Amino acid sequence: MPELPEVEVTRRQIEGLLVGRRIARVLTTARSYFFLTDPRRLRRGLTGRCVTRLDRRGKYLVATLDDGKQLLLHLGMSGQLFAEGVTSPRLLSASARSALTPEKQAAFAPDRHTHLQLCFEDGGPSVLMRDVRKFGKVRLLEPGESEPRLDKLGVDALEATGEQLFRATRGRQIEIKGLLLDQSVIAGVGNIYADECLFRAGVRPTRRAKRVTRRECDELIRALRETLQRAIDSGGSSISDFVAPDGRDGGYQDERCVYARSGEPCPVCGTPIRKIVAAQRGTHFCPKCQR
DNA sequence: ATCTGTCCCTGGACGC
DNA sequence: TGCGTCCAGGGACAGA
Repeated sequence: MPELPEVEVTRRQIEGLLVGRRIARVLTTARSYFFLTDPRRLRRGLTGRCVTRLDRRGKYLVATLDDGKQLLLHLGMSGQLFAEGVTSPRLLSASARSALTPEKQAAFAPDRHTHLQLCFEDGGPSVLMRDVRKFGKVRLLEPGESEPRLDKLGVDALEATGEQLFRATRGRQIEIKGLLLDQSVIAGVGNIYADECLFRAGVRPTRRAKRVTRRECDELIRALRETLQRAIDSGGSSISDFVAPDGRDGGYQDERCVYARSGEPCPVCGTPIRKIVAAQRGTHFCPKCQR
C-alpha cells in the first residue's frame, strides 16, 4: 500500500515523465467511486494542457497545470502510476501472470483497472494510473479551488518534530498507532511505517496516546524519519501491489523489522513477532521490545 | 471534540 | 477442480 515513501518514489520518477510534456489525449474508465471529478470533465480539462510541476502532500500527488488547475492523485491502497512500456508481474492479475512465462511477458497493456491514461503530443510513452481496488482518487481542481482532503492534512511526516507529536498526543485516549495513522496529525504515515517506527522506538502500538512521554515522541519521530528516508532510498516497499513508475519493485520489504512478519523472531531479541488488530488495522509488534 | 463502526472495491487465501 | 466466504486496507462519513 503506497505510503509516503512509495508516493515520493513515484513522484520523483513520474516528474520527469510528466513535467513539460503537453497532453494530447486522455483515456479514462467510466464514471465511478474512483473519480472525484467526472471523467468527461477530467478528459476535457486535461487535454492540451502541460504539467508544470509535481508535488507531494502526505500521500497525495499534486500536478500543477499550465492553466493554473491542479490534478490531484491519491493511490489509495492498490494504486499504481507508471510509464507505458514497462513490464511487471505486479501489473497483472494472477491468472494473467500464470498464463505467461517470464520471457513472454509483454509490456503492460491497459486493462479494466487502468482508470487513467495520459498520452502526449511528443508521441513518447504515456503515463498510466491503475487501481484494482479503486480506493485511489483523482480530482481536477480549478485555479484557487480548495480541497478539504488537502486542507486537513497535518505536518508532513518527514518534517514533523517530537514536540508536535507530543502536543498532539496530550489528552488523547486513542491508541498511539491510531494517532500516527491520522493524516490530520502527521501526513504520510500508513500501516507499514507506523508499525516499523513503533518498533524502532520501542513503543507498543496499543499504548494510549496520552501515556506516551515527551522522550518517546522524540524517539518515534526520529525512528519515523529514519525509516521513511531509508524506505525512499531503497525504492519503497513492494509487499503487495507497489511498483515504481519504471516497473521495478522497491527494496524496503526486505528491510522491514515487524510488518507482515508475525511469528518470525524479533530482529533484536528473538521473541516471535505478534499480530493483533489496533486502530482497526493489522498491527505487528514485538511483545518484549515494545512497552 | 473525540472516538467507533461502517462502507467503498477486488483479488487472493482458505475451507469444503 | 470449483465454488462460496472472508479478509485486507486509506479515508470519508455518520452517529454516539
